[in-house]
Amino acid sequence: MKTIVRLADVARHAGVSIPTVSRILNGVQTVAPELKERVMKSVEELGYQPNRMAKSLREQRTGILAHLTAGLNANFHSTLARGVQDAAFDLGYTMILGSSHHLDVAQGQLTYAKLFDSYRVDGMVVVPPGTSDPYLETLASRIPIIEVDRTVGDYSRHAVLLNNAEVMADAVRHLISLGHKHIALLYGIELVSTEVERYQGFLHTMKDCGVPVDPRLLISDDFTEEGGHRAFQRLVNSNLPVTAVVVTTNEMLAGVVGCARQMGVKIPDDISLIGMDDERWVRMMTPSLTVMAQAPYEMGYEACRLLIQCVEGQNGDTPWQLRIPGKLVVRESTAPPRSSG
Amino acid sequence: MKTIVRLADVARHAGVSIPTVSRILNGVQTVAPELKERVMKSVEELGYQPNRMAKSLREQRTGILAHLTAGLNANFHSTLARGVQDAAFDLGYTMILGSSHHLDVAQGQLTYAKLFDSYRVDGMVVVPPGTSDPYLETLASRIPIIEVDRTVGDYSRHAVLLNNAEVMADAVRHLISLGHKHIALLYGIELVSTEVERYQGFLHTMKDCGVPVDPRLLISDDFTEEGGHRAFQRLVNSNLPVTAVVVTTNEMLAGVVGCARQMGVKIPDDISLIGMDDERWVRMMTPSLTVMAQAPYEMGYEACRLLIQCVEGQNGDTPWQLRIPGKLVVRESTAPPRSSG
DNA sequence: CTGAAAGCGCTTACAG
DNA sequence: CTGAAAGCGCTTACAG
Repeated sequence: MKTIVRLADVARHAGVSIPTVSRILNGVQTVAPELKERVMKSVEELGYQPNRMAKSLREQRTGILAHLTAGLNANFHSTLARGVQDAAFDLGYTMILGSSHHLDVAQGQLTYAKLFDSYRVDGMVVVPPGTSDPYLETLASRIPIIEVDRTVGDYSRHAVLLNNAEVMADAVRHLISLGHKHIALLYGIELVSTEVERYQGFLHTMKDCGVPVDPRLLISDDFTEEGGHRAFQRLVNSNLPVTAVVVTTNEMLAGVVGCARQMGVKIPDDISLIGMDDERWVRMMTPSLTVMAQAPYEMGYEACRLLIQCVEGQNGDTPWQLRIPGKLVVRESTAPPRSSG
Repeated sequence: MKTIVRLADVARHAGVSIPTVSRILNGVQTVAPELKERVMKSVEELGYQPNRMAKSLREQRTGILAHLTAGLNANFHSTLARGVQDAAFDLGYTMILGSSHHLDVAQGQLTYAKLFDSYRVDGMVVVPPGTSDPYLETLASRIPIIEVDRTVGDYSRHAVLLNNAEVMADAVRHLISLGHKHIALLYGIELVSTEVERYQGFLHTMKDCGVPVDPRLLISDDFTEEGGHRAFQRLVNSNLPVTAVVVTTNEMLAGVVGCARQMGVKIPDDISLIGMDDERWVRMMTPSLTVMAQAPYEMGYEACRLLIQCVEGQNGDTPWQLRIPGKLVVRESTAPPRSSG
């Protein structure tokens, strides 16, 4: 175990005082060139690496940003995390990650928030769980917090979100232009902002296009694969006339596809299908699926970039929301309804 | 912006000295119960959260572990990261994550390693890039480093790896038991330990089973989807007799499937296929694919757990390798060869 | 059992 | 332009 080299070691080696080395390394104040050269050589020779802990303690800022996410298992969230991470790196920060793996996501996030707060992170990008949290609200009065993907309560005044209404409108219009009139919506049962916005976007666009909505075709269940399975099963068993289905989440989408296969429902022959998130399985499947593609990497990157602006004192005060556009990717799972073909 | 509460504030509020509060909070030494109660009440009331930076500086340990990964884009790596993360959390540590997004992965990792070193992390779990790195080698003499997924050079003496030879043997024996004799291997061109072990496992098992290997059926290309596509295309165009293919990576597998569709090669009718990694797309595809399933979460969790043991002074000195077993998951993409059917 | 003092490795006023 | 001193918020010998 080699002992680690400190500022004092460099100073002694170069024959100058500690503050001088510090000033040179941080590029603050003018310093005699010959000293600078001598010091830099010592730094090089000794392989000096400044201690960020000490620096942080003294400067009252750590250069660490926390990212609280709902779970790295979903591709969407891990890609988003990659965006956060890359932005942090590109702008000279370090990211610390918390994804709760316990049953209670909100509880897990709270624990992580406290932990990261004790490290005095400079700011946080958080994918908020279902309910608003008092601790986070207090925290938000001390450090900048940006919400991403969804928003909840009002502890943070800043958020980076998908343009849910718009991409849902594209999906619905696509189906209507194919001739569909009996369109079902399968959505998550929890009242998170994404679901609310997608739900309302659906209704709004249907109305705009003059297509009546049968409320029995609006079916909600858990956010999971099983939830999607159940929802689709209920839809089919209802025997209501339906020629197209829109599903608001990728997890549920997988359940819908599985259920359709199991029940012998042919896509798109019997029912057209539009899902969420452009993941590999969606492209590899037969038929490949038409989806509302989000841009999770960009969402994460932008959220972190804007967080850093807040940390560094810009655009901090007035609340804002940034909407990242989604994109409808048309593939094989949508076609004109059979009756009109 | 509320000002943050320090140990001194708690001490004043409770009418005791700073060290007393510290001792109570850390549960070190015996303290008069009445003082303890008073202090705990003050802690509660003021919402005191210890400053981990200061604590770290003083204690010369940070409680932070770094995880250097090759890229969160691949599902395998993000699941592995989740394992590392959860283990860190469960055992009272915090994880800091570095995944290089630039062209040169090795260079990116180096930058991250230096950055994390400056935060004085207590240890690292790293998925090493292709080549061994001198900086990491030096670092490994100061703090414990565990390699995971693959191993390279010898800067670290500890590694958690898939039992590549065994799972490959299962795959090959499965094909042979179905009656296949002309089996191709499509593998990554870089000489990382995983590829070497899988390649050798393939050859070894074939020999063991007395099935001759045609060296023209051993085809390597890039680790990417495109690489897999090209490799399979070359295989088919060669017109060599071949009834089954084993692919060593998930990315290449996707390319193989795409190419097979494009060229009209039916799976498993024309060719049986075994791939790597049990991901959703592999299950959702038709035909669903037989794969060698890794256990990335467990690999990450174990690597981190063992790292922490090293950090805390146990099992640090003698080198070791932990092999995590894989599992062959048989699905629809493997069947007896047509000639024997 | 409790407190006064020193120190972890830095940075930043303060003198000169 | 450079150095001696103070201090960031903790913990841990050292006295008593």
